[in-house]
Amino acid sequence: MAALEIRPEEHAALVDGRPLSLTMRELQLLVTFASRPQRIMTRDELYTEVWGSRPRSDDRSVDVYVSRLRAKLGEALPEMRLIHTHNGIGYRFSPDG
Amino acid sequence: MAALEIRPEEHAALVDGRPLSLTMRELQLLVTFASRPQRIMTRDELYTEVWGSRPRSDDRSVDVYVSRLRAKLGEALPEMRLIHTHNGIGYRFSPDG
DNA sequence: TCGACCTGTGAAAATCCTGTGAAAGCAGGG
DNA sequence: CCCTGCTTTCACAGGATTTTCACAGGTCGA
Repeated sequence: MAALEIRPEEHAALVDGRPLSLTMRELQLLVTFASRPQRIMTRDELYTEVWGSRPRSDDRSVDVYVSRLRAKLGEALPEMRLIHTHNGIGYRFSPDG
Repeated sequence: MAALEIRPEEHAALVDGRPLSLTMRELQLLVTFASRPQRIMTRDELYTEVWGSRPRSDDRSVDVYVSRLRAKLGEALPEMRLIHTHNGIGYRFSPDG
């Protein structure tokens, strides 16, 4: 069974020892998610951690990058649903699918 | 299937037993890459290993030599993408393509 | 001395990443 | 069902980063 391994200090997220090709933002977002598994995180929290500032009230960047990250994770790990949406609140990262 | 073989102690990189004609820098770079397969390496790391000193902050030597190395590898092994770019970070050597 | 080659640099060209607006899709309440 | 609000995805323009080229200086052997 393929596993996802995240190594922030190596700027890498690996599947079967092979790094995914993520952009900086995508990786930062994934690292942030992975640092708080199973925790429901608001867009505000995610934005603040990844972008390092407060988001505009109508900012949708987090959603867009969640979508991009899902696309790449979904390609490398088709069977797993790693990022769950919590309607009206935010997102949750679930390492075991 | 053609294979790439690297013999640092013989100062050689072989494809099907035939040595590539690489310059010193190109070979050092390839050897450095090959010593850490699948690992994303920053320009700093690569420069430090190959040149033996810290790079100027705006130094692009690594990029230039990656380009030269790719050209020679690409000629000898057309079907393989051995060196991958990780935007904003550095490069990664993937022995199996 | 000459020619062939290697090196590092600057800069132009090519490529990729980012954030945004907007359209399309989905969920839940009534 | 049908609304409404929220989420997902797309396309694009601007910016940032990477790739490639040409060149000047250096080295080495013929």
